[in-house]
Amino acid sequence: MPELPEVETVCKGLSGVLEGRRLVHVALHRPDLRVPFPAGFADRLTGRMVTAVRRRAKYYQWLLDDGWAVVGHLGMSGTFEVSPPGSNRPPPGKHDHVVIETDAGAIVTFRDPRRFGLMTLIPQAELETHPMLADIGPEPLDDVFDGAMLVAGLAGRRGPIKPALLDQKVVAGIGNIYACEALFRAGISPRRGCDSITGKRAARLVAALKAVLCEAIASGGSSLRDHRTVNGELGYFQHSFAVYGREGDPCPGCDCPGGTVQRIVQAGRSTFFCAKRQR
DNA sequence: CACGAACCCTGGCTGC
DNA sequence: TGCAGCCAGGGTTCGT
Repeated sequence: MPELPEVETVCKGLSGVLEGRRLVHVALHRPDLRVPFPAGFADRLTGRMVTAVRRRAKYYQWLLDDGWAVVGHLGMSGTFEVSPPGSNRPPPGKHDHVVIETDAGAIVTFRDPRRFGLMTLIPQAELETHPMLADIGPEPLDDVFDGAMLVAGLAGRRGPIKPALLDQKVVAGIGNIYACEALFRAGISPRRGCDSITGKRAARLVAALKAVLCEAIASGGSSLRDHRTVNGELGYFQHSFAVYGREGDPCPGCDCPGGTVQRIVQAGRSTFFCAKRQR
């Protein structure tokens, strides 16, 4: 379930390995993930230098020195494993689809058992306009993203707020987990109509989104160091969630004794919430 | 246009 | 123990 914080953590980890480095060997172990790799993908990467590693929504972007960018998505189960220079090179596993070696001798492996991920090449000049990225909404951690911007993004919607938060056009990078967690933090029912998310309620939801994302990034960043000393895997981490996956547990909110986390299905997705605390 | 459902895929879990 | 069946979910596509 890589969402914005997990992708951010992956980018931070990869920036230290890739930025300023030249890719000296690239191996593809299959022709496609969710979509085919571009023609000549491995050859086009080989010899290129990565000038910057960035994130937009749930996509990572590696800017290359030839004006192109590797743009990728972790899908459901995508992870990167980093083998530092000089370490034993692990034999590629069944789901190790892309293996890249840098001129420093590091090995970066993209692993994705369910193959919902993708990796492609886009000209840097088209990163804002390419169909894959053009319609994505504001970054939730941008200072300019506030209640008014959320309200604007929800304009015209009549359905419940929770599925709307999963729409990348409304706000970028939110997935099922952090949508649930932010609504819980804000005390807002996932069933509340988008048209009632206004004013202070919208501001509260925005503040909750920023808080849960920032805490997850901080947690991912700290567990990253521990993790890398073990096997260097960059992916997503076990956070302790207040409501996600906790159906039947007592509500962790202190001001609603007797509340229980319940699970409902909205737009085909599980929603976890406390009906007492969230209105 | 907005929204929901099906679909892609495999590992892990449940229940017989 | 083994196996069928279901579930997880991000994004795309299709139908309403």
